[in-house]
Amino acid sequence: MNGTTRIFQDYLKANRLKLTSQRKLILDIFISGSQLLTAEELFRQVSGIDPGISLSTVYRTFKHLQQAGLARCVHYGDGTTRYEPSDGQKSYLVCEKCGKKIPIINPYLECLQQESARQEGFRMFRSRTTIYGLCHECLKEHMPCQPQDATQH
Amino acid sequence: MNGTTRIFQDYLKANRLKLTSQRKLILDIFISGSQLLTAEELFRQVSGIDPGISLSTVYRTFKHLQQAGLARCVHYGDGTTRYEPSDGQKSYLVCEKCGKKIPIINPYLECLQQESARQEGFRMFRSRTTIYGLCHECLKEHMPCQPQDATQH
DNA sequence: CTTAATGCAAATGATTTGCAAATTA
DNA sequence: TAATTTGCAAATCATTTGCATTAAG
Repeated sequence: MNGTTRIFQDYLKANRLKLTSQRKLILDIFISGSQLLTAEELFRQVSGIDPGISLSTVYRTFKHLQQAGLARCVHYGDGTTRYEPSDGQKSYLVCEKCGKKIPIINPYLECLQQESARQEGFRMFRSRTTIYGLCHECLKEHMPCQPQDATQH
Repeated sequence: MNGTTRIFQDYLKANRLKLTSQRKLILDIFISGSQLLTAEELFRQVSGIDPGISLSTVYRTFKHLQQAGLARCVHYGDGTTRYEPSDGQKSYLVCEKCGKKIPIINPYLECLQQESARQEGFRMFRSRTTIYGLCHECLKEHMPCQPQDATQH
């Protein structure tokens, strides 16, 4: 059992949800696929294996995958919406004075990066964001002047 | 008349489209607003001034604004779609295959970065975002096999 | 057994479109 | 005057939901 599957199972357990055969199948196809799928497309693939599964279930399962942080949906300009596994995005705050490095977690940030990549026809694998500035402590010592904007753009 | 308005007028002229009072009003409200609006929201604002304007016209005008490169629509996880003026910051998309480097523009990204920094007591001076992936062209060549996961995680 | 999940069909809600009337160049 | 745009209402289309039934823990 791979990591993703474990995460999903943990999520289900934590929320008193059940691991049905449908959910298992949808998850498997979702993570094993090499390209981004539309709900319909994934539904068709899933149907090839278990013809009984409904489109509603695909949609419902996707919601859980999203909540578990395993999937995100990406909207395209052509009107389609595709679901993709979420991948490793790392963001850091770096203090220019003391060099402190603080990892930040901001799903919205990740979402927007995805969105930006998508808008350029890009398929994003991972991203690095480094935010340079002054940390709280160094800020106190520095406050008198305002080192702003000079470095921007 | 500001730059945006001029661009829009040029776009209209270039495409033999007409500058109607509705389009003018929608453009004005769109560019003057301080926040991202839903089609509905913008429609409501516009209606406050010219109650005759229809929602269809708002949608149709948006398409033109997008084509003119003045607006882009951003889909949110909450299901709303908001239209935002395209201007502002630069981060980069980097294609891992061909090395292409594309500057991306997403004011929201910057906004969120500011926000993240603030939450940690950080004062943000500048940021560098690099999004790694495959560009549209390389994506096509790669599709047959699955370039996935290797770089993932 | 108890609770949650499923499939189906019907409902929703955002966006689009056909068309006759109105407006722009 | 010719061509485009508008508003309206109806049509789409992806996604969601209600409900009776089935399956998981």
